[in-house]
Amino acid sequence: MSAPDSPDVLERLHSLVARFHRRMHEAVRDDGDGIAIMEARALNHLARFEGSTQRDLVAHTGRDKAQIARIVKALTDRGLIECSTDPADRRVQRLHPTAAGRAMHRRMQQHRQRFAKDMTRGFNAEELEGLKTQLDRLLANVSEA
Amino acid sequence: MSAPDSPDVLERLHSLVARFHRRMHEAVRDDGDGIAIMEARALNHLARFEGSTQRDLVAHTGRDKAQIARIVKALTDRGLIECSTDPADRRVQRLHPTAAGRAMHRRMQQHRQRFAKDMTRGFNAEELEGLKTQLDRLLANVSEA
DNA sequence: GCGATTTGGATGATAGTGTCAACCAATAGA
DNA sequence: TCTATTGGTTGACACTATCATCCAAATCGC
Repeated sequence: MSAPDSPDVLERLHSLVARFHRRMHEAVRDDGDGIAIMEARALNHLARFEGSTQRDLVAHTGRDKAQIARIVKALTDRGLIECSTDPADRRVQRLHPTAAGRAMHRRMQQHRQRFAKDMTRGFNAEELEGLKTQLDRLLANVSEA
Repeated sequence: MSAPDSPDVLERLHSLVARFHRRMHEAVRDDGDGIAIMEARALNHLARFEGSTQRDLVAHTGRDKAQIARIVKALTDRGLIECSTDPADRRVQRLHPTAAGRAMHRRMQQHRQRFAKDMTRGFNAEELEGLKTQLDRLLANVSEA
């Protein structure tokens, strides 16, 4: 038979991401001013896509809307984001990071990129491209409809 | 300057593992007889390494020993594993899956391998080896001491 | 052997995460 | 207008993670 059934690739992926999570968790704990990890993630998204709504966060992260609502509340309570009701549809709230939120996001982004840089140490541009291509193939194989 | 700072690799890794988690979560929910995901993970380890102790699980998974103790208790309560105190050191408990535990592990393993196989669809053995090599390089870069 | 320390594990407490269900207000559609 | 849908809020609850404390068995130093 063929099918070199490789749980090993999965295992490696898992280990890599686990290390990343651990590192980000430390970063958030030591440098995040008491923020929770999911709050950091949501803030990251909001800094990248200004004016996102809770609905967008739900779609992007795949989390439950109840959880998103609580995270958004926590972030506003901390003064890291601001909600403004969309005049065109007064149900939706457009979310924007505040100056403090942007600063926090920048700090977290640095930790993230430091990890990425550590991880890809010794890879040249070509190798990186190749790796990304392979990962995209894997991703395409497990993307649902 | 060099350093094609690629958060992109990280993003892809993250997406892949997220999909895997989602799939395993479904599998455990639909086919796991009420087991929790961490219980499945622990059972997986115990089925691979018979006679492991809680201490081994802690070392292998990196989780807190309190959590491990609770998971072990849950698994024994479910009748999926059995604890036997090591006669040589009556503090340690050697853990073994029961027949039911082995059966459950086999079912979960199938889900896992199905995902791995889906994911690596279209990869030949050579490509897979290359991919693993690259992933190992990444892993080596972020392994602590 | 005997006290002090270490180790494997158990337990309580608390915070964060994930999910389901019910709910409200604004909107869109028939 | 009456109804269905949608964005968001809230309550409840299970699971995950972490810290601190505790216990008994084992080990170390003497």
